[in-house]
Amino acid sequence: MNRQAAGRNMRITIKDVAQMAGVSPSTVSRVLAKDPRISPVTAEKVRQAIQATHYHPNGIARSLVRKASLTIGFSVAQPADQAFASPFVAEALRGAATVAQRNGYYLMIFTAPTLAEERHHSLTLYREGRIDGVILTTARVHDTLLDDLRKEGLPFAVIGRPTGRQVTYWVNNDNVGDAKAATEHLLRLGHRRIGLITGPRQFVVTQDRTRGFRLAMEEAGASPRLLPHAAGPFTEQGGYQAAAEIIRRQPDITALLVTDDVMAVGALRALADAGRRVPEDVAVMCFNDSPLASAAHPPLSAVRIPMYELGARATELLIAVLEGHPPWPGHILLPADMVLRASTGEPAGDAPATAGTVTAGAAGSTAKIPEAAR
Amino acid sequence: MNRQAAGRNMRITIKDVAQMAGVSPSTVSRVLAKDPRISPVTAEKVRQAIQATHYHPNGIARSLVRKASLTIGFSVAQPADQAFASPFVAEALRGAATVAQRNGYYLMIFTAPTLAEERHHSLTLYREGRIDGVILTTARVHDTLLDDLRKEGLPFAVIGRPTGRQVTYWVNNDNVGDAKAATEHLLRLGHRRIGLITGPRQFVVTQDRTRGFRLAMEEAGASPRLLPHAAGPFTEQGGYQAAAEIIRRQPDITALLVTDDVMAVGALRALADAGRRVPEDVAVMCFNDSPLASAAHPPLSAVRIPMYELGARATELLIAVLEGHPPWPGHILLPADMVLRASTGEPAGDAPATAGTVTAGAAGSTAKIPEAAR
DNA sequence: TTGAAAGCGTTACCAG
DNA sequence: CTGGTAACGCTTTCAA
Repeated sequence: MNRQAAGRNMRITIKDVAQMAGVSPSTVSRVLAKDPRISPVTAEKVRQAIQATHYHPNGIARSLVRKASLTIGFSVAQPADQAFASPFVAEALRGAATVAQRNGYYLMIFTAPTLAEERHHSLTLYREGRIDGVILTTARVHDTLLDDLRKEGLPFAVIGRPTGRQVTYWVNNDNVGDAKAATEHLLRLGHRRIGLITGPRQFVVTQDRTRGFRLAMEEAGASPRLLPHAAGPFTEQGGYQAAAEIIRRQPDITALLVTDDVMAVGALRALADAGRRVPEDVAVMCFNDSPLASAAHPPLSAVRIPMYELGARATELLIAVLEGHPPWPGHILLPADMVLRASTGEPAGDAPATAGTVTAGAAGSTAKIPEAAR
Repeated sequence: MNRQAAGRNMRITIKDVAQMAGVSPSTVSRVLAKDPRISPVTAEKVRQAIQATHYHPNGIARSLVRKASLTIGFSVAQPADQAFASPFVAEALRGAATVAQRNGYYLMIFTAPTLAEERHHSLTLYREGRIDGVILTTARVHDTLLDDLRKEGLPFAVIGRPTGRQVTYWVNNDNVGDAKAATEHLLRLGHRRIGLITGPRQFVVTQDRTRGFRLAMEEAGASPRLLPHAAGPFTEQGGYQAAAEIIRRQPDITALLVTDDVMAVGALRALADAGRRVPEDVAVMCFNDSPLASAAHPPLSAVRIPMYELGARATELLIAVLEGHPPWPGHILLPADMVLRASTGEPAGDAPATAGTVTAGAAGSTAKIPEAAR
């Protein structure tokens, strides 16, 4: 209650400026809008008055008349207890914030533990006129969310690859190709019995990486029915249990592909607990490459997902849409690098002091994954 | 250009609802506000119309007349290249988002690489009426920012301990006491030659933790002039170099207190490169306890800073201020736990599968740090 | 080149 | 209990 009482004392308005400059509010507005048909001399007078009064146009009033909030929503669709625990979302958010700011947009974030809440918050914010569009950070497989947003006319961009045939703006890395490349690397190292550990199966990213893994394995002659695969939540715990399960079911695996680095840390612990040495007994390769990967023991080889870039590009897409220049094609595939470290028995893929700054091809320790064909 | 063209097609307004219900807009507004002196029958009619039309009040118009945006700004004051790299800010943000949402506030985030930008963005957003208050995530030692915000009447809350005698709303852990306790723990383990590694000295948090370290060391009889201390940026690289420097200057240290876990990972590498075993040759204790600490090798003992909680409580403080209930006292000190792991030669402070879930006192491996006297 | 006036969608005061 | 009306601060016709 009493929310407006918070002492927002009478601020300077366009009228004050107009009065001081001896012109009408319309004129001040035109100067602000850099209307060319304003005489240089009045424009100067107005500018002086603006300076003198420290005038700042009220953005809310502007938004009301322009019917645009200049604000982009950023949905963090993760269980409340681990929302930003994922370095992935935090980095994407940073990219989004940077691009939004650079283009004169504001960024409003909200968390949505469930799909229903994500829908509700997105739509409500939009209906209330508080956001012009929204960035979604998760693509699920049977996802009605996107259709609901479309139905309301809410512009959005997705980080990830939405399924379905509707035109959608999205940015992603080529998860199928990247997982295939990572698996092929393990194959090239001589591994044949490779286990797969993934996050929950309802995410598109899980399916895509699984598919890439299978493609590589089948091309290498593995029987599709025998591929060991365990799934779990995107947590260390989830990785631990998945790895334990695989070791139990297939004690003879010599390599593990883990589609998340947080999970990989858990997998490392499971291997240690099972008395397997990494990389001597079991090689481990993971995805994402947050700082966790290089800090782990042994340091984890990883497919480095350009998380910041994904957030940045998604925001660019959305802004283009909002400004009436819908981009074509509406989606972007970002290339990913592979960083090779000790967990696959290779030389450290890092520059001596900082993790994660080596670019593709440097010192033979990172490898560019070819951008997938469309 | 053409920002408003983004197809926000004529939405339903309060007038449409009023017409459909056969009442005046004022009445609809009153129903929305749950004004008690509205007849049940009209209220019902109005509610029906609202249902039928899927009406959602325009938040921008509301904000304009109420002179309150219901939006809280969240300033991420870190160099652009590492804004959320710090798990610290990401967690605090998560806490802030949760509390804001629960109280009907929106959260607008912005990044500010420099102090000047932080001031500029905060003030501009406020002057434009886009935010009602702001959460600051960094307290610097000679900080004119807070005074500037005060001068403009911008309500704010700080995560960290601002210096200066002005009344300020802030939340922090007791860094002096926590650093003292951590140091005392090392002393208790028998260490006498302990090195200190901190972030940049202009941060209050650096000064406080340094002070706690010195207090403990001096009480233990160490000469204040001989305490080895190296500072660097909050990065792995920074930690590496600081540790290397200390080892060079004081080759005989047996323990290291590092005031940040990202830096501690770098310090671990420096120690490894110097051929020192952890914990046998050098024990390492750090702060924060993000997932990095438990994934490191060896797992790092750490003072666990309640990052989520800090963000949550700061937001609660600010909301109380915004709603006209300025809390007393205006600051909160949150207790911190100590998690003991292998880097100080102790048993793992973690439950077998998940890191960081043990509470104080459990299994003798975590220790409650007594809440400091005011 | 400039001003007056009509909105944008709400809320809130003042009558009745 | 309810309606009319005047704001809130700005932009944008329409006239001049």
